[in-house]
Parts: sequence; structure tokens; C-alpha cells
Amino acid sequence: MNIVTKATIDDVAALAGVSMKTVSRVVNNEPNVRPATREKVEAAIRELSYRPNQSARSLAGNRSYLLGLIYGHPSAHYVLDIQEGVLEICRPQRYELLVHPAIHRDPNLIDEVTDLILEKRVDGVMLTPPLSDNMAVITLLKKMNIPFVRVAPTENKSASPYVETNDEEASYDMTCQLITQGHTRIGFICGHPDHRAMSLRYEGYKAALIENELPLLPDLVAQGENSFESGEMCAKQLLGLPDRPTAIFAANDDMAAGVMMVAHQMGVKIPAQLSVAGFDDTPVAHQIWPSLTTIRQPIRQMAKKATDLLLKQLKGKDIQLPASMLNSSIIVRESTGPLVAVKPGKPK
Amino acid sequence: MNIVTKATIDDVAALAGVSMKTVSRVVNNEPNVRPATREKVEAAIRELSYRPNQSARSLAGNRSYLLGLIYGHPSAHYVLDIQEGVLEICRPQRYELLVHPAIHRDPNLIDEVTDLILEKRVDGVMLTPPLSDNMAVITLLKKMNIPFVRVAPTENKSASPYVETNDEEASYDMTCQLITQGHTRIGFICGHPDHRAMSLRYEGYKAALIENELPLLPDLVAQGENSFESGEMCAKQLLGLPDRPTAIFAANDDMAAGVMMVAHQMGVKIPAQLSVAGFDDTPVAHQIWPSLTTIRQPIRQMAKKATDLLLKQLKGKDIQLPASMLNSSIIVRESTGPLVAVKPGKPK
DNA sequence: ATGAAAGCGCTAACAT
DNA sequence: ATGTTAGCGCTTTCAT
Repeated sequence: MNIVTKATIDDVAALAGVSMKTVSRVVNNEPNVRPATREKVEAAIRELSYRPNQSARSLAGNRSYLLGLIYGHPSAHYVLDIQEGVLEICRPQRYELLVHPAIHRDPNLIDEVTDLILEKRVDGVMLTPPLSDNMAVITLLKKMNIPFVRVAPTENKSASPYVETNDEEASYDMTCQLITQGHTRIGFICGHPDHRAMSLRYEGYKAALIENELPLLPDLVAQGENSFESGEMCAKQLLGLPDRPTAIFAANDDMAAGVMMVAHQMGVKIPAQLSVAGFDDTPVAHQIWPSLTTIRQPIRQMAKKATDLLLKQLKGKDIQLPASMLNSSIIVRESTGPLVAVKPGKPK
Repeated sequence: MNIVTKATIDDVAALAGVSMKTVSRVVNNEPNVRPATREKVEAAIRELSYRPNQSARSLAGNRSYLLGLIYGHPSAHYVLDIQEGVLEICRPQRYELLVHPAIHRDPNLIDEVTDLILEKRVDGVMLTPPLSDNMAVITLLKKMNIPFVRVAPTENKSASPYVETNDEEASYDMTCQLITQGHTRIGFICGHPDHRAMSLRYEGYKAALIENELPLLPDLVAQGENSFESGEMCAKQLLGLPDRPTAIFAANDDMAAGVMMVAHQMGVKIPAQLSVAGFDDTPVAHQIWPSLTTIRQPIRQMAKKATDLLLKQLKGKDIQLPASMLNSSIIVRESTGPLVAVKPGKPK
């Protein structure tokens, strides 16, 4: 029973001496309002601390002003960055965000998304990896005829507007850098096969080897599944080789951290005896010792751009450029470098 | 123009041959519907793929079915855990979550919260540290007469229902454990002073020293501010002491990781020459080398319990127990242990 | 440039 | 146990 919460559009109209519709025009920044009228209305709005009721707006206007973010589980850091990027753009336009954690391949996923659309009535949806490539969801979204954008899809790019980054190129550059430092036996740890964007990182690695006329040795390529633990497993495999690699490039930082753990346990010096590189620049990358050379994606920028694309769709604007590319960059730290002869008993 | 999205409560009522109100009763699980009638209605709902329109429900019922989460920035991991805990409980009860990142001490914060309540019309609010102790926000929420819960508040506990954990006790236990391992010079790195919950961790440390008749040496207590970098600074200070500590307990994992980084750079062996303990069990704790002994809070559990408390308030149920305590636990890893004489030239 | 009237799809309050 | 009647506070459509 707070007076603050009570003002309605009628109250404002009465106080300003105009019709309800005129207030509506002012609130929604519609044209055809004389500046003098606009000011009168704005004064009344201020006076009453009027705030339009979203539920009423949604019901009458047949849209919810809600965006849905459906995310699979890359990492907390990634998700939060995306989320905050989205909010930064949509809030000023009076859209809010509904967050939906999803399990890739969960049989309930389709029902949940249907619910998001039918019951919560989100106006648009954003998909992040690995869901950006989930055909079941994409098909559903299309069928429901609801606007959506995808972050970093690798397949069916024509299905929706999207934002991507040059993972493959960055991966190529990283590999080249290792080669330049004198490494010829460079191991690679692949990401989870369900996470298609990960495979582009492998493509970049391959391309660099070929470009530099280095052999692609199957023994030096291990199949991880994104977790720290899988990185450890792969590291044991690669470092246990009779002729082990002098550098290991992992498709994400968690796995790279796993490699470093195993290296430490085996007494292998980084970077003197082994260079290690990761991908993502998660917080662990600079907190680990030695700090990890990795690749940083412009996650927040991608989210902002994607939100922009989505909102433009909602407003019916033609998107001339339904796709957008943002650059990732290599962050060189201490875990990579040329090989160094290690004299036993005299570390550093 | 999709048929799937079109069914309304009237359509269902017509198909089931009952009134709108009866459908409403079924949908909302209200009593006073004969089982036979209920089934007829449910069949019609299924047949039409009917989903109630949230906007209409909200407008008519004068509630939004939206919860607001206002979070300051502890860590991505913490926030996401809270968020998913909230969703796990509120979704089944058909409540959704609006996420609001906030900067503690931001002058706009009050306006933003007002907006969340007046315009987005959230039915209830959850506050996490350090906002749980932000009096400006608490006062506003009270004034607006909106239900709210707090996670881990340290002050004004009677202001709202809340959920807490035994930080102080866990911190006490950790310190005792270090003492048991033979450490008598134990350093402590405090958290950011704005983050009041952090100071309880210091209290636990102090209590353990006193209990064990160890002196509380001011030189061994450093003032950090939660970040990895501040942990490094404090470590340099503590390890630079003429008579340096043999163990350092940091008020969070990020700072503990900073300590380990500095120790590595100085050639100090962990745990042989220095034990290090953290607090939070963030992902970095088990990815770092050596893995970090730390304390795990039941974050998700706290979020679930807090959501439960909030929803009960919304439903007008009396909360007999407006506060709830959940236990944190020590996770012992490799970074702590008794001192070991190190023979130069023979590591491990 | 402004206004009047008609809903949007539900829930609440009150019948029956 | 079920139905009837009014709105909730906006946007839309169509006048003026």
C-alpha cells in the first residue's frame, strides 16, 4: 500500500491534462508529440514517480520485453561474461533477461525451450556454445518462428544471425608462434567432441603444421573433453611417449592447467623443457604458475553485438549484416618459450 | 501466426465444456475441482498445448512471478552457483529470475533497485555478499515493503530472513589444523574491508590462536582486497619478514593463489617450507600446483534454502525459522602439511 | 498532433 | 463444486 507504487498511466494523463495515449507516446518515445506537451507529460511522470507496469505493457502489446539466454556449460566465467554483456545492451532498451542453464542433449531441453517461449513468452533467444550448434533447438526455434541469435556457431550459419570469433586463426597463430620458438614436436589436446567450436581450434593447429611443413603426428594428438581432469589424462598420455612433445597446446585453459599439473608432478620444467598453451584466458590462466600463454576471446563484445543483432530483429529492422566477426588475441605469458638446457641441481 | 501459440484459457474452457474459472483452478492447483472435471480440463490443455500467458496472469493477479537477484561481485563461480540454485527451486513453482549485477557503492544502485521493483515488478529480492550488508539497499527494500532474503549477512540480521554458513568456525578449524601440524607462526591475509563476511574469517583465525595460546602478531596479518594481485602483494610483505611465517591462511582462494605464485618465484617450497590455505574452493584451488587446501561453502544449498524462504514469504506463509545455517567444510589438499627439512639439490 | 474505445488473457470477488 | 462479472494498466486501431 505504498503511494510510490500506485501511479498509473491514467493518473499521469489526468495530472498532465492530456489523454492516456499521449502519455503512452511520450513513454515509448513515439513521434507526433509537441515538445511542450512532451514536457508537461514528463513533469507529471516525475511528480508521480510513474513507472509503466511491464505486465500491462506486455499483455496489451503482445510482447514480453524478455530475452532468453540458453546456455550450455562452458565455464562460469564465460557464462557470466555473456550474461553481463547482454544486460549492458538490453537494459537501456528496457528488455530484461531470463537465464536458462541447459544440458546439451538433455531430452527435456526441447520442452524447456518450448516453455520459455510459450509460457514466459520471451521475445527472442540467444544460444551459446555448444547449444549454438544444437539442431534440435534450432529447428524448434525456427518452427516457433521466434527470433534468435547464436554466439559462435560452426554449422548451419544461415539459420540465424550470429556472432563469431576467429578461433581457427588464433589457434593457427599460436601454433606458428610455438614453431617459431623452435618447437617441432607440438602436442595438441582436443576439446569435447560435442562442442563443435572446439574442433576449429584443432583445424588451426593442423593448418599451421602443414603451412610450416611439419608432420601431423597422430600420437601427438589427444582427445580431451574440456575438463581439468581430462587434461591430466591426456598429458600423461603425451608426456609418457618415448619421444615426447616439447610443447603442448590444449584447446582450453582447464585442460592446459591439467597438463601443467602433470608436468609438475613428473618434474618436467615449464617452459624450459615443455611449453604449454591454452585457450580462453580464464582466471586460472594468470593465477597458475608459471602463468599460462593463452588466447582471449572477446566474449563480452560478442554478447553485446549479438544482443544488438537480436534486438534489431525484434524491432523489425532489416539486418544487412546478419553475422559479425570479432577478433581473439594471443596473450603471451610465462608458460611458453624456447627449449632450454636444464642443468640438474641448479633450477631457475 | 502459429497455432501452437494461440490457445487461451477460453479455448480450453470451451473444449472441456467448463467455465474459464474452472480451468484457472486446475492450472493453479486450487482445490474444489472434482477429479473427473480436472481430468477433462487437463485433456483439453494437452490437446491444445495450452500454456497460460504470464503477462495476463501477472496483470490480473498483481504479481510478476519474477524474483530479482542483486549480486555484487564475489566471483563468477559464486554468482553462477547462486543463480542455478535459485532457479532449481523457483522454476518448479513457476517463478523466474531477473539477474541484476550491481556495483557495491555505486550511486546509481538505489535507482536501479527501485526500477527493478517499480517497473519490472519483481515479487521478491535476493541479496548476496557484499550487498547483503548494504544498508542503503536494505532500507530501500524495507521502505518499498518488498519481501527479500539475504545470503550470508553479517549485520542487522533481524532485517530479513537469511541464510548463513559457519565461516568463522570453519576458519577456526582451519587455523587449528595448521597449529596441529606444528605451525606457530601463521600469517593471515584479510579480505576486502567492504566485504564484511570476510572479517568473520579473520575472527576465526584470531580465536584459534587465542585458544591455543599463540600470540596474535600484527606483523603476520596483511590487508588484502580479495584479488589475486593483492594476495601477491601481501605475500611479498609476509615472506619478506626476517622471521617469516611457516604457514599463510588467506581469506579467499584468489589471494592464496597469489601467495603460491610469490612463493614459487622466491623458490619457497610448498608445503615443505610453507603451508598455504585458502577459502572458497573456487576452481583454481584444485587446478593449481600444489593443489590448495581450502574451505568449501555450500553455496548452491544456501541459494536453494534462501529461495525457499523467499517464496514462503511471498505465499504469505509464516516463516517460523527466518534464518538458516549451513555448514562449510575444510577440503584438505596438498598445499598444507608439517614443515619438512629441505636438502638443497634434492627436491621432492 | 491528439483522443476515444476496445480489448489483451488472465485472476479476484462474489455468486450459485 | 462450479460459474459470472469486473477489472488489472497498458497498446492498438481508428477517429478527429
